[in-house]
Amino acid sequence: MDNLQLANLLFPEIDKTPEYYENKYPPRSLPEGARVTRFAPSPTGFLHLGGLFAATVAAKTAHASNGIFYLRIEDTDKKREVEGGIGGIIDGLAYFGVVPDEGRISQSEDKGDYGPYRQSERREIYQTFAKALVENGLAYPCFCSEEDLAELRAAQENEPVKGYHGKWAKCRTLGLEQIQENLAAGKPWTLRLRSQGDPEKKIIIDDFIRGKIEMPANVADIVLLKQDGIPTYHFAHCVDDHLMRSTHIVRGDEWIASVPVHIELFKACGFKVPKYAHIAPIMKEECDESGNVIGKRKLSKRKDPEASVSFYAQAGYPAESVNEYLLTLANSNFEDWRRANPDAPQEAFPFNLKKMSASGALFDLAKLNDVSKNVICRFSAQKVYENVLAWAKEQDSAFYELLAADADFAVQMFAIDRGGKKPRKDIAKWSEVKDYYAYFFRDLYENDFALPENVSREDAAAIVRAYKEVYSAADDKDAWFARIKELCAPLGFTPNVKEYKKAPDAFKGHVGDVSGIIRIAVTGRRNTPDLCAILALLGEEEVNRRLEAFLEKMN
RNA sequence: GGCCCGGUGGUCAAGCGGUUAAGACACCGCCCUUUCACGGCGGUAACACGGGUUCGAUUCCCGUCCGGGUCACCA
Repeated sequence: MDNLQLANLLFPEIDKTPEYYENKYPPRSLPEGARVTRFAPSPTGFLHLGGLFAATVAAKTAHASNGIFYLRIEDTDKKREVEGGIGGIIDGLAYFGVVPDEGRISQSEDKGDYGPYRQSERREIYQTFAKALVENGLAYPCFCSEEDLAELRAAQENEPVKGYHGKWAKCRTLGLEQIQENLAAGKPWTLRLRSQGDPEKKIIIDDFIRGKIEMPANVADIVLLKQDGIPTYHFAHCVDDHLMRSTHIVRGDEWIASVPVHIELFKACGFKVPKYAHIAPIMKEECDESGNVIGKRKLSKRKDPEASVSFYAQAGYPAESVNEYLLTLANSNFEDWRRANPDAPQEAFPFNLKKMSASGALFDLAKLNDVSKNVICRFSAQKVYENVLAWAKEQDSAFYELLAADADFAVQMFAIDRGGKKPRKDIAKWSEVKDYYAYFFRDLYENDFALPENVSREDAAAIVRAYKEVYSAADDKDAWFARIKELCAPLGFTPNVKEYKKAPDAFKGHVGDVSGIIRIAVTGRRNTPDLCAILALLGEEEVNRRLEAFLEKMN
C-alpha cells in the first residue's frame, strides 16, 4: 500500500511538515540542568486542591533549576468542558501565587514562543504529525463504530491483553481501495497508531519519584485522532510536550499505566522521551454513615468541600498557609527548613522532586490549621487587618462594615500580643476572627458567659465588685496587675500562684482565677489576648458599662 | 480479572542490613508565667502478616493480606 497516497487522502489540507514545526519551536536555550515543566489541566471545572498541588510541584521543580514552568490548557474533550473553566484555573493558581512563566495567561491570551497553549487551537499541528505517521506506515484509519468496539470489549472479557490489537484490530489490515471506498461513503473514522509493540517484551520506565518500573510494552493500536479530528490525550501529550520542549512531565499517578503508550508514541514520532515524575494524589478518609473509617480515596471534588480551592478562600485561609501545607506534603523536610528559616520567603526553600512520597497522603485539616497559625502569627497587625477586611468584604458584609468603620481601632486590636519573638498563635483562618474578637465591638458583643467551676457565683460577683472600685483606665500594665493582686487577699484568693499550689485548700484560688473572672466579666471569654491591653482599647466608659452589666446579671 | 504502584504510631513522615526506630500535627500530663497566650519538658502510640537470605532484618527476596491506580474516540 502506498502510505504517501493514504496520507494525502486522509489529510488533503495539511501542507506543512513536522520539520516546519521543529524549526518553529526550536529547543530552548536554557542553562545546563534547567527543567521545563508544565501544568496541563482540562477546563472541566474549577481548580481543585490536587491540581494546585500538581501545579505547585511542577512550578517548584522548574524554578529550583532556573527552568521554565508553563500552563497548557488541555481542552480536547469538548463534552466535558465547562464555561469559564480556563479563567477559573488561571485565577485560582494566581490566588495561590502560582504564576506560570509562559503559557495561557487568560481566556484567550498566550505568553511565550511555544504556543498556542490551548490544544483546541493546535489542530493543524497534531494533524501534521499524524499525517507524517501515516506516511511512515505507523498510523491508519479505523472505521469501527462505537458498537463494534463495545462488541470487541465484550469478546475480550477473559483475554489477558485487552485493547485494539492483533486479530482484534480489524481495520489495521484494510487495503487502500477499501479505505477509499469507506471514505467516499462518508464513513467516519479515527486515526489509530499501528503499534510496533512486542507482546513478549517488557519495558523499563524510570520514574523520577518511584524509580524503575517494569511494564509490558504497549501493543494496542490506540486512537490518535478522534472522529472529529481532535487528538486524544496521549497524542496531544506527545506532540505538545515535545514541541514545547518539556523536560519533566509532572502529573498525577493515574497516568502511570499509560506510560508504555506514551513511550511508544514518542519513539514513533522520532521524539526524545521526556522524564516522568508521577505524583501521588491527596487522599481523604472515607467513612460510612456512622463515622467509621472504611478506607481512603482520592479527594473528590464532588464529595469533599475541601477539595475545591475556593473552600480555602471562603474559610479565609491565607494563600500562604495552603501553600505551606502543600509543601509539607510534598517535601517532608520543608517543616524543618521553615523552623530554621522562619522569615525566609517560601521561594527560598530548596525543593526536591525526588523527595516526593510515592504514596498518597491523607488530607489533614488539623495540620493545615497548625501551619496556618504559624503563618498568620508572623503577619503584622496591619497585614492581618487587610486580610480580614478583604475576606469579610466577600464573606461577611456586616463584619466588613465594622472593620472598615474604624481601621485604627481594628489594627490596634490585632496588634495586641502580636509582633515580638513569641507572637500569639490564635488565628488559623479569617472566618474565626469575628467570633474570637467579637467583644471588641458593641454591636457584636453579648456576654452570655459561663463561670469556671472553681469559682462560685458569689465570689465572682465579689471580685468584679471589688475590681470596679479600684479600676483605673490610666493604669499601665504593671499598675494594673498590682491592683489585681491587691484584690486577692481580702477575697480569700492568693496573689501568689506558687503559694496556692503549695496549699490549695488554704485559698479559694489565685490571681489567675481573679483575673479570669474579670476577663469573663469584660469579654465573656476565658481566653483572650492580654487583658490589660483590651481594657485600654475598650476605654473607661465601656469597661465600666460591662462591669455593671455583669454585676446585674449576677444578682 | 490482567497489569502496575503502595503499606513505619490516629495523621504527615525520617530511616536504605546492626538505631534506645527521628521529627511534626493531634491527644494527655507537668513546668514556666504579672492574667490569656507563647514557650519548655515529658508521656501514650508504629515497622500489615508468613516464609526465606544473613551472624543480624523495618530495611533485601518470595508469598499472603490490605489499600490505590489502570484497562475509553475522558483527561
